[in-house]
Amino acid sequence: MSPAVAHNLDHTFHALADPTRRALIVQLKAGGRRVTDLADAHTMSLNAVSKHIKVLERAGLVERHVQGREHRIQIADDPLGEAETWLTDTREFWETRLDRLAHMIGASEFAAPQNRAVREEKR
Amino acid sequence: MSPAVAHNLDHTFHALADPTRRALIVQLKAGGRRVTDLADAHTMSLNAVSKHIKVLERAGLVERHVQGREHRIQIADDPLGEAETWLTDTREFWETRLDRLAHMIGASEFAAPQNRAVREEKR
DNA sequence: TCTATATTCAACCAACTGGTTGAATACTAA
DNA sequence: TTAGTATTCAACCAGTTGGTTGAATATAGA
Repeated sequence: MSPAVAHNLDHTFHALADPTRRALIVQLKAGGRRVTDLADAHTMSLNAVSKHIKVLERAGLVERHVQGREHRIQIADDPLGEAETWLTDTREFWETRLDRLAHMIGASEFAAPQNRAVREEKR
Repeated sequence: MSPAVAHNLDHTFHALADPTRRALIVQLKAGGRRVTDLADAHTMSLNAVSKHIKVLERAGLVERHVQGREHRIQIADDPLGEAETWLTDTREFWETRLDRLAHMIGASEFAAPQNRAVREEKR
């Protein structure tokens, strides 16, 4: 594996290892959002959310489209890009595990509990 | 999602975000290994590898069986355990992405480049 | 027993993370 | 032009990470 792709894997898994960032991805599943909109669902500062978005961006999981002063964030079209061409000799082994992860990630209560509580309050 | 499972996801993705730990998993794919055996393939100290194994263990990705003074490490039988039962409302969305990750993770050159070079030297 | 082996524990360190606040930049609209 | 909005940048901070070294613990074998 090229260093570039190993790097990419580091970034991808690191990005997914934080509950706020996973919650952001779930928010974005419903469509593109501005940074401010995304931040409204969280207790932390706008700046903190802005940083989390940058981590997702670095991992290639989301894309940013700047329209005037607004930055519209959306799930990346092709989040893993060129990496798809790599060899697959342990593929079956991992597929079962990642398939289970897919279930977990897809859960409606995927967001961190404290964030869900906050959203309830804000309604 | 219960806090316990969110926690588990944090641990799982965090564990996978390090190239040394991914390399350890690839080593273990061929069968259980002692801590010392695993460490031989890496340039870092035995202690450092021991710490990485603990991170994988915490994530439930590997299991440890102590036989006398030797600790045999192996891929966990059921690495994601109870988490499988969670809802799946974004499942299709993520499956395509995780399927691509499965390809990447399965690559023969999965290990960090510097570690591969070291293994070559040691032969 | 004594010595070597297998492993962890503990303390330390530099770098990184995830958060904060305040200021800067850039755009929109009155 | 002016005021307000959207966002990033920069500095800071406490906690974590990933590595080190040295000591402790436990087992195996002569």
